Formats: sequence, C-alpha cells, structure tokens
Amino acid sequence: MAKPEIHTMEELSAAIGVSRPTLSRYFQDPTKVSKSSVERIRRGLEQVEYIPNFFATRMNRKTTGMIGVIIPYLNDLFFTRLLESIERAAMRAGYTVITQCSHSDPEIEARAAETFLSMNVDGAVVAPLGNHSDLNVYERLNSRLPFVLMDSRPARLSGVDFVGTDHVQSTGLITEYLTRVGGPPVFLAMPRVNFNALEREMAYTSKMQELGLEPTIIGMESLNAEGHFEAHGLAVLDHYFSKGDFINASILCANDRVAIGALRAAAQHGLEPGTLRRGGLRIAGHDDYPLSEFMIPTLTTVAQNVQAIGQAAVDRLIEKLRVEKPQSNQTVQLMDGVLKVRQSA
Amino acid sequence: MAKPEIHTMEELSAAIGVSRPTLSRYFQDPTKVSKSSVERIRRGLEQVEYIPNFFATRMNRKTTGMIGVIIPYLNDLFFTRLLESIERAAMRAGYTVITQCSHSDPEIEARAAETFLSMNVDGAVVAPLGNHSDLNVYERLNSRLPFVLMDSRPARLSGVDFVGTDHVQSTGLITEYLTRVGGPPVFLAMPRVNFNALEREMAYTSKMQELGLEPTIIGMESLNAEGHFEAHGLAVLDHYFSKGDFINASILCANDRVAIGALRAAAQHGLEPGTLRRGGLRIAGHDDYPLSEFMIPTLTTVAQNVQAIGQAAVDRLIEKLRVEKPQSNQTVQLMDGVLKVRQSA
DNA sequence: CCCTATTCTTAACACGTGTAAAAAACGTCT
DNA sequence: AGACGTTTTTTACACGTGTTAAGAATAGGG
Repeated sequence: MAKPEIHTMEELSAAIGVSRPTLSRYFQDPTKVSKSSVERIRRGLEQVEYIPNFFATRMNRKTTGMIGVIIPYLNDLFFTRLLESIERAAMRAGYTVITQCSHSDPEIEARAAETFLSMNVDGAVVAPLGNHSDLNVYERLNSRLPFVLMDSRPARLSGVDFVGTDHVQSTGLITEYLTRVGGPPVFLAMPRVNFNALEREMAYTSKMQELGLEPTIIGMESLNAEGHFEAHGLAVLDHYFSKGDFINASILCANDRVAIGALRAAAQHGLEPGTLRRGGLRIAGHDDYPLSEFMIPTLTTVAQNVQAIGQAAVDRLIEKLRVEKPQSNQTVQLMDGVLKVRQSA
Repeated sequence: MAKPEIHTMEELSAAIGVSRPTLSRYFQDPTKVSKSSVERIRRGLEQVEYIPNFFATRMNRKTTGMIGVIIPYLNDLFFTRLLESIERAAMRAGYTVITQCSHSDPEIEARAAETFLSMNVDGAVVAPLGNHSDLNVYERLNSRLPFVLMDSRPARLSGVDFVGTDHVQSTGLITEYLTRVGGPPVFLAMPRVNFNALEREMAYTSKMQELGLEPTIIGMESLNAEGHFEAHGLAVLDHYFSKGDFINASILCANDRVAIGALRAAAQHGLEPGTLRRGGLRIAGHDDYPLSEFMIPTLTTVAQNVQAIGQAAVDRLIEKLRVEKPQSNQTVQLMDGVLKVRQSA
C-alpha cells in the first residue's frame, strides 16, 4: 500500500534503471520505446507512486492537447447536452477539454478567454453569451487560435467559423406546421439572452409573411435577462390568459423552457392545450428539451441536433488544428431542425 | 490594434524597463511593488500584448490556486446547480475551478482524479458516481490532498469529509407529511446510480416503521443505470397503473426526475394526482428540481439546500487548505431538507 | 547634505519535463 | 568475428516563471 512516492522523472529514472529521456518518450508514446524497456518501465511503475507533472509536460510541447470550451450558463439542459457531446467528441479525438462557464457575465467570459490563451490551449469552442458579450473577445481568440463559435452567432461578427442550427429552417418548419394543422401561431419571445432569440423571431416573422399572414409577437415586455425562461413564459401568458387573450391561439414559444412555463400558465387557467380539439389552444416550443416528452401534455417542438452540432464543432476545430497557417476561408455549418409532433400542438 | 506580441517576462522587462523579478511580483500581487513601478508597468502593459504563461507560473508555486471538482454527469440540473454554487463560492475565495465530468464512468472518474493530482490542484471536491466508483480513488485523493466529498456518501468509506443532505431528515419529513395528510406512501425507487438512492430507501423504510406502517418499495425491477430517471418513473408506473395498481396511492418518488415521469404516467392513464380529493392518487418527489414548480400539477417535494451544500464544501476545503498538516478529524455536515408543499400531494 | 529604510536591479539557481546530438550498447546478419 | 541498424544512455540545453541573495538606487528624514 505504502508505495514510495516519487516526484520527478529523474528519481524515477534512478529507481528503475531507465534513462530519463527514455521515460519521457515512454509517457508520451510507449510505442516509441522498445518492448523490453516498456516491460521494465511498466514493472517499475507498479512498485512506486509516480505521476508526471502536468504543467511541466505541457510547457515545452508545441501542442498541449487541450481545447477550451465556454458555455454561457450551466442551469440549462440544452447547454449541458451540447457540452457533453463536445466532451465526448474531444475525448474520442484524444483531446482534454477545459470547460469554463461564463455565468451570464461578459467579464467572466473575457477572463475565461484569457485563461485559455494563457494555457496555450490548442483551440477553443465558444457558445456566446449574447448582446452583452464583448465581440473583441471572440475576435481576439479567433486571431490567435483555431476557434469555432457554436449555437448562437453574433450578427456583426465576420470571418469566424460557426456551427449551429438553421433557425430559418427550424422555426419556419414549425411555424408552417402550426399554420397548416391549426391556426397561424403567435410568437412568444424569449429574453434576448443570445442571438438566437432574435434569429427565431425574425425567422418566424418572415415565414408568416411568406405565408401571407400577419406576424404577432408577444412577451417582449417582461424580458428579465436572468435566464428564468419558464417563469417568463408563465408570467407573460398568465397575464394574457387573465384578460382572456390568446386562449384559443396557437402559441409558438421561442424555446421549450418558455413553453414549459406556457403550459403551466394554461393549466392555471384551466386550459388544455392540444391538437385534439381543432381551434383550441395549442402550445409549441423549440429545441426538444429533454423533459419535453414528459410534459403534460407532451410538448410539440423542433429538435436541434445537439449531437451533430457538438461533433461538427470539434471536427472543424481539429481540422483547423492540423493545418499550420490556416488560410481558413470561413466555414458556417447549419444543421436542420426536426419536427417532433406531440400532444400540445 | 496591432500591439506587438510579447511572449516572455524577459521581453516585457526589456520593453518597459522594469526588472523581471519585479514584474513577477507585480503579477502575483501588485501591492508588493511600489506605486511608481505599478504605474509604470500598467502603462507599459497597455502598449503591448502580453499574457503570463499559465503553466510556467503554476509550476513553481507551492500553491496553484486551483481546486478540482468532479461531478458524475451533466444532464441533471441538480448537479449543475451544485456545480454553479461551488464555482461561485470558489470564485469569491479567489480560486480557479477545474471541472471534470465522469459521465457515469468510473474509469473517467479515476482519470480525472489523476489529472488533478498531476496538476497539483490545491484541493478537490467530488460528487461520487455510486456503487461503480472505485473507492480507492477517493482514498487516494483524500490521502494526498485536502478533499471533500459531497452529495452522496459511500457507506464503507471512512475518514473522509462530507457535505450533503440529511436524507433521514428530508425523506422522513416528506414521508411523515404524506402519511399525515393522506395515506401512507409507497416508495418508488430510483436506479442505484449513487448512494443516496439507497439512503433514501432506508430512510423511508425506517420512518414508516417508526410510524408503525408497512413500507412498500416499488420500481426495483427496471433499474437502468443510464440515469434516465424520468423514463424509469414513467415505465414503472405505467406498468402498475395498467393493472389498476396504486391508482389511489400516495407515491413518494426517490427524486423529482422520477416523479416527473410518474406524473406523466398518471396523465397517460387519465389520473389526476393531487391533494384536493382526499384518498386519491398523490405523487411527491425529492430535491426540488428547478422545473418542479412548473409541472402539472406542481410537484410537492423536499428541497435540498444546494446553495448551502456547495458553499459548505468549498468552505471546508479552504479550511483544510490553510492548515499545514491537517490533523483533520473528519467533518460531516448534513443539511436539512425543506418541505415544499405544492399541488401534487 | 548625509544617513537610513525601502525598493529595485542584477545575477543566479530552481522547478520538472521536452528535445536534440553524440556516444555507447545491443541485436542481427553475413 | 566483423559490420550494420536499432535502441538506449549520456550530456546538454531549452521552456517561462518563481525565488533568493547580494548590491545599487531611491526616497524620506534630519
């Protein structure tokens, strides 16, 4: 049990009788060392307690094998799913992921970016914060590292790679579905915490106009930026339902979390949203939040292909990693949303 | 815009005419340097682009200012809330948090622990994986670092600090409430992904016995360890409701996510759980999952004080950090749960 | 103006590992 | 036995910053 603790490769070298450079090569890639040495080292390591120093190993390598990921907040299963798919993809590719959460604070986001630069990460993937973000941060990262933005794309930022959902397609898809199967939807906006909020609004509007219908957007009045989407959806619709407004409407919510609040508002007013009674209240969302299929009624929505987005972001990053000087013409990958018809609309 | 990029302190020293050791001290603590020098350095830094190398700075310090956190999975808002409170507490105390997610895999958990040791983190906080975890990992960390376990406590592990909820109290509280207000509850178990699953089961059983009632535990048959709690609750109760079993029961679910699945099962069978009709179906959970208050009906539950647990874990860690050789008599902090009476029970 | 206390610079070594070049050891083949 | 190719050891320097000890510069006080 009480293996002797060895703190440096030099000591280890002395302890098991293999030269330090050979040990160094062994830890980086055992196949670069002859079988007899590998065996000798392996046996030696069983006798002692030794862990290579992380900092010392990374300091001199041209590549650190780490990629940095920033997500805006943790208390949202969409981002945790995204993060998970990124971690898995990165792990498969042999990279270590360093995650930082900006907690909705541009200052923390900027600090996280500096940390990545200071750690010499090989590349960075960022899900932007939103309007509050300092675009300089992204430009800075992009100019110094292989860099990919995901999920949400700043309008006035150019030359940066992006992977996300095609909101024109996804929002258009469900807008069209709602219109076709029941009445044309009104759009329950979400707090403008990121650029997708606006993109979906605009996608809704243009699809409605394309269909020759009048777009109606509600929920702009109570935009608490705290990310309490459910409370937002509940508050807005409770307000309208109290006045008898929209009780027979098709309501397209900017995302599923808002829709969950909307379902709650309906319940509080004795309304039963669903596609069963034609002409009645219907509620739909966007994202296919993991809990949506368990809601009552189950929530009709458009699924984002989170898995593919994460994988594509990592793939693109690694692609940029491999080339020396990235001529990098900008790449924008937009994934299609998939309609999930359930009970609520 | 195009500030000259400076890569070492030496270069910086030459560029702004301040000696390297002074710069070193400046970056560690500006107050250790005279005002005039601070001003000179500050002005200099505005002219050039320089970021201290993270690895080089950490390598020689006795303290790295980092604490490692391991959580079992990401796709659960309970753990993300816990993680968030830890990050905030650590940030307030001036520490950098390195987060690793074990993705329900003991091997990844063990690797994460090695990474922490190799990075010389000042301390580590871990939410254990469960029965599959290798206890040696925790003992190893505990013997080499200031170390605190949280949320869930391995039964056969001794001498390790712990912060979590007192499940005897919390589960007892809601068991008693359910018994008092309606019928005595049956317990819908959750997959044994961690030690809390068992603790809650046992707490339920002993409280029932204390009340002179017969404990009934269901849901042991379909324990998929994948952490799909909602699907588990739904599958188990769908099965029973189909046979007409438990349709008028009080059902205490091992956690809120299971309860969300239970609510869904009730809905599918036309059942309306709630406290309104005495003697009818009632469903309750545990944890106060962020979405519970938006469920239909709103979910009665016991809230864990996530905020306090995270803060206490960090506080205890820092306490251990400060003393040289921790005599450390073991500390176990158990927080009380708080009853949240809502509509479902 | 000088004296003393503070702060800085200089010079040097340290941290633990990566890496390269040259010399040595080893194995295999003729 | 000799020659050759592979692998290892030896030796040395590198990475960027922490840290220390000595001496030099500076500031404040008389």
